[in-house]
Amino acid sequence: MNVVNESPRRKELTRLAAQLFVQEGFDRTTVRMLAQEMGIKSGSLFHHFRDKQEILAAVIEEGTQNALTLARQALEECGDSASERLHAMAKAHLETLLTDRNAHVVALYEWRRLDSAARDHLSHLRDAYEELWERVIDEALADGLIHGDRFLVSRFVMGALNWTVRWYDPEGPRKPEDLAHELVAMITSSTRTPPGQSTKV
Amino acid sequence: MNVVNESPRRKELTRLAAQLFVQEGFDRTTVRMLAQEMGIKSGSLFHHFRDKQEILAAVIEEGTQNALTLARQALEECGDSASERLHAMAKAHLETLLTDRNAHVVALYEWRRLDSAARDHLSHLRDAYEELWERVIDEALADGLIHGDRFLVSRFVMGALNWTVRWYDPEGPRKPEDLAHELVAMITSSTRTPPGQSTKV
DNA sequence: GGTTTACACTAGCGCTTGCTTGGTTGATCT
DNA sequence: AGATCAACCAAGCAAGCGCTAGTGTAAACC
Repeated sequence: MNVVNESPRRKELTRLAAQLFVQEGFDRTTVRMLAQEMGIKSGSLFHHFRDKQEILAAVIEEGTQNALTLARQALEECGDSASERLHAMAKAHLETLLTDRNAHVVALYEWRRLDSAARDHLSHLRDAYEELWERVIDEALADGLIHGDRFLVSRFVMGALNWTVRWYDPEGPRKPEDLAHELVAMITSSTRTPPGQSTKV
Repeated sequence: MNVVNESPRRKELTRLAAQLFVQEGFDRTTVRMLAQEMGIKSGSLFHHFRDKQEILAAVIEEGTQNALTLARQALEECGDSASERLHAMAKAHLETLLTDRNAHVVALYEWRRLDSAARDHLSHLRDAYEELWERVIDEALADGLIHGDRFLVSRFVMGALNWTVRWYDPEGPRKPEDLAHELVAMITSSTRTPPGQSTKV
């Protein structure tokens, strides 16, 4: 049969596939389109990937792996305070969403197209990433920086961040750093608020 | 040719289509599957809808229209304070996400599958809905209830809310009302915070 | 110098897809 | 009693799908 391990050529093909999957969606992207984009014929594609599913899995794995690495790195390099760590995570998340945009959009939109084997493997990766978030959220809660239900807060934050792929314009004036700052400011209590001005809910 | 206006049968078919689109995704749902779910043969389907695209458009239109109606109603019925209006919008959003879950999941995931004509029409509906949100956010900003960039805050909030379709379990202990309350608490400054306890960022 | 390996090609199989065509049925209206 | 009409069905077409089989070829290895 064919090779299935990590070759440099395969990585490049994965990058191109991600782009097409974003443009057309996984189901609408045919192996012939993929092959043409890669400058080969459709038959040759199956030398690099066992089947179409495996291309999808490769795209998502690449993106998730990068996000995990970047987040760990960001946490190591930042300060110890809960607010700094929260900010570092948000910034890292937005930056990876920007640089690996295609892979992440695919991960968000086409996750359900994975077969169960690939989904099992990749959900472990994703869980590891989400664990990082929950730990940082826990610290922020313990520190009194934010309040509320641990589960809900982390879901809300992840939602706000992931939703950015829908509207964020990399060419615009706002940088990932700005978004991260604004988000942290929004969820941390009483930023710039005069102490007396409290509102009842 | 065939009928394309609003018949009661068509509405029922739209509801069933929404369910299948969620289960399988638009592209993977074949007209034969749709027909079988509806208890008819695949050919008969095209008596009710011009083509497959039109079924998708019908599903999304139904969901968005309901969301808009519900949100307007909620705003009319609630109190005048910015916090009450914010809470009412969040609650209405989550409730429609729950009751019309299928239609909304389809709208979120399969929007790109719409042809440009349908997308034009439906984006007006969606814009009308998002305008409601931005107005309420503006009021909350003017009131000092929340702080930050108007554009960013509304995007973050929409993201947090829409993301709920990914993890929210209607059978669980948390009700839409609870989620709405928690979200509003999270983004409004200094809820339950002793006035002195402020943290610098 | 012969064998292996990586990568590409051509050709096409078997199947599914969205959609069309032409016709039947039973209820409703005049 | 005749006409109309919505709703459905059986049959199938043309196109496109993922994937396979078998082959060619140039570089790498022993």
